[in-house]
Amino acid sequence: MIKIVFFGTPNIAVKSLEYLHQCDDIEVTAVVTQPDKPAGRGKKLAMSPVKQFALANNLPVFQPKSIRKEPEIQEELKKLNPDFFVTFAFGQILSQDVLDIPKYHTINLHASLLPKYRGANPIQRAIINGDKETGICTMITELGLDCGDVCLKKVIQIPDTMNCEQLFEEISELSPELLEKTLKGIVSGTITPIPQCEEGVCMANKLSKEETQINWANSAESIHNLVRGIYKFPCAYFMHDGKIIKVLETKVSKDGNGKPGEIVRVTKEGIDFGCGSNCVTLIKVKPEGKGEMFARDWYNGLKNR
RNA sequence: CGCGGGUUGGAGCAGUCUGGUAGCUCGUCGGGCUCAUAACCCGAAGGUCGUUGGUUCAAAUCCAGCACCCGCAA
Repeated sequence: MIKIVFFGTPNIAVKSLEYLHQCDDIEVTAVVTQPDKPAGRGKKLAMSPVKQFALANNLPVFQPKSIRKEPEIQEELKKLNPDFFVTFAFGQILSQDVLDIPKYHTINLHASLLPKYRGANPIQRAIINGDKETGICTMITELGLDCGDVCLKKVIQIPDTMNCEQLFEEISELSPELLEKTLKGIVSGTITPIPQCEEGVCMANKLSKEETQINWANSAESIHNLVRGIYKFPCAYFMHDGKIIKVLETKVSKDGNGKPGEIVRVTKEGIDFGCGSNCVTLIKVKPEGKGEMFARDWYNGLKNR
């Protein structure tokens, strides 16, 4: 029996927790997640998806504000005598004190092909940059950010119509098995973690507000990549009549061109906007205060066009 | 009680301030033009204006309550 403590917060980690929890030879002895935070309209306290799962399955839950500054919780975790800590989108930096607790290692699952895209937003960054493939890695957590030795990895193809929601979903599906193999492989000694190549290191920084606003001077491809890379959240947008118009779905249209930001034509499919090169067709948008709609419908309702 | 927008034929909107015949851009259906069309022309169907109550001769419009959707911020 392998005893683990699972560290995770958002939705993408839930399937992995669920899978490890139901494995016969793995025991999830506790779950560590971010504290409940005010969220949504009305600022009500919200539990993380991982916490919700843990509660529903009677797993002990710890919610430190900062795990490395709370020795009491570290003591509690030590008492569980874990073989591994497993982290997946936990959202806090661990300290050496914490890393020293488990018998073997702390295993982190990172959603990129390390050393590429270390950091906060590897999934979105891969799409925004127009990568044709990305992947997931399990690694031995060390003090630096996503810099530990890599245990296992799996490559995932990115079709040029895929958005980050679909990629999230795929990663969510593929991660549990990779984690299981990693844990068992380390215990049985069949896995040799490999240090990351120092060349090719790059960071996936958080998205700034400016980055999520569409710059019509960019190429149609790069606008399309931005839109699908941050689909739904935080979502690419542009301003129209002082209102935020979020863009949910686009495609690159090869023929036609126009001044950046100007409407070239409207077809049944959507609205073609001029940009740096080619045209970008807006298919689905979400105006401020409104629901998701076809770009064509939004155009139909505009008074001055 | 964090701030704000919204609910009107199948879709997206205007009309609400200043109460008095249900409007616009589309879609659908029928007809026409055309070699042809997603283009153009003609015509038709389709709405108890989110819900409940109040004011009024008269409410989509004014007042009050309720429900649902969404943007910001976190």
